[in-house]
Amino acid sequence: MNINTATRTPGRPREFEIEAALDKAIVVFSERGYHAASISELKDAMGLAAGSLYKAFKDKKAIFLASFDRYKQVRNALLEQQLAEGENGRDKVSRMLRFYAEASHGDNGRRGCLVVGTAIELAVYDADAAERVDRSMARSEALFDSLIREGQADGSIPQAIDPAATARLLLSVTQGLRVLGKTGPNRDRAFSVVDTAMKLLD
Amino acid sequence: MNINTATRTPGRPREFEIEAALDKAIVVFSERGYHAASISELKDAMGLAAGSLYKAFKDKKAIFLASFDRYKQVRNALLEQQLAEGENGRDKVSRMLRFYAEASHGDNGRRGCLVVGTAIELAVYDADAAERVDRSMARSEALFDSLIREGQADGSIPQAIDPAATARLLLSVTQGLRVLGKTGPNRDRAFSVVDTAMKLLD
DNA sequence: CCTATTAGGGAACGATCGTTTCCAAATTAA
DNA sequence: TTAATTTGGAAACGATCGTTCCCTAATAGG
Repeated sequence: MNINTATRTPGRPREFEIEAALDKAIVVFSERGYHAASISELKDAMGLAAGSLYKAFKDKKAIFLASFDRYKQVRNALLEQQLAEGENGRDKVSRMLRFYAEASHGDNGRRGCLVVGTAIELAVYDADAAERVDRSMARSEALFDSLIREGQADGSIPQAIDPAATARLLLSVTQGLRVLGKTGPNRDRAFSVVDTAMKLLD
Repeated sequence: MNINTATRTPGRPREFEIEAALDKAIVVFSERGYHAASISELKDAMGLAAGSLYKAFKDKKAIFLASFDRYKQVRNALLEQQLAEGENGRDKVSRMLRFYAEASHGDNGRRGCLVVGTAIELAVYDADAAERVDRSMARSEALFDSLIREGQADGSIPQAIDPAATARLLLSVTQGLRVLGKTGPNRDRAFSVVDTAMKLLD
């Protein structure tokens, strides 16, 4: 008998952790892209047999969407952690930009962003992918907008700034950084973009 | 006997124009991406049999690289045309940004940019693709830089602006616009980004 | 205990991939 | 005219793709 009876389902229990497997899949999908990432590569990276993979996920697209959702969850948590340490609105905007710059150089940069990859490779002809990309972009844009307003309320950002328009520009900058990061500019060049973008808030 | 004997090679002459065929391939590669674009789709779009395709190009990658080069050639010519009509440095920077904004909404936006697509899907593990992406990005950055300096020389852009840093930022903005354009924001939102970016030159 | 159910894992499947082969057609050079 | 060469086009190739099947193992419920 099992202590956790209430949450257990009949049948043999799964021997691997879904989220740990998805973390491996995220790496493969990020650096190879959706189409170039084969089931063979995925099962090797995730440490599973093809049969087990298809019992946990309906098909390749389901593996991808689950990876995307996991990626967003992890990245959002890390970002919120960074923002929580911000002193005021302006500092939080700077921290958010630096969060993207940090991810846009070196190995992380070359690995790439799953959101950008999905937008480029999948969103045009897959509605599920497009919806997730749209939601992610809208969320980032809204976050920039609210941080700018917060800065205007606490006096760290001038009232003359247009929050909505500036949020859209900063969103463009972050997505652009992710593209440039794929061919790996060095750290200084990525952060130079952040410094220059912050001048918009003077 | 043929008037053009000097330029003719022995054997049956090619019955289609390479550049016209590449223009069709560009559309397929742009909206599907490299891996999702099958030879079957390409030959249909280009109006060729598989055999003919492989006599004109070594392999799929060669078709892609030729499409990329053709794409860059066409886009560069269009951009230079736009820039030639600019009144001063500042106006030329604005025109360049608007050139990208125009390509980043509606059907053109959804079709996407071959440079961005190559950076995301191919550059990480294909040296030929990476080199072309790097060259394209470096060229755009250098162009922004020179246009800003031109503006500083003709008085349309303040001396306090840092040309190199600002050029890097504007490059990020344009590449970001291309990403956002894949899920199709409307025209006004794309151009709002241009207007806000231009404030960096005040 | 037995039955139902689910997971692990590898073999096998049809489909499609990129590519090559083959033959007829069209051209140049001699 | 003949030989050499190249293209057009369709059929065929092996490889790999995503997916399913099948058998064994492990669990819950009765």
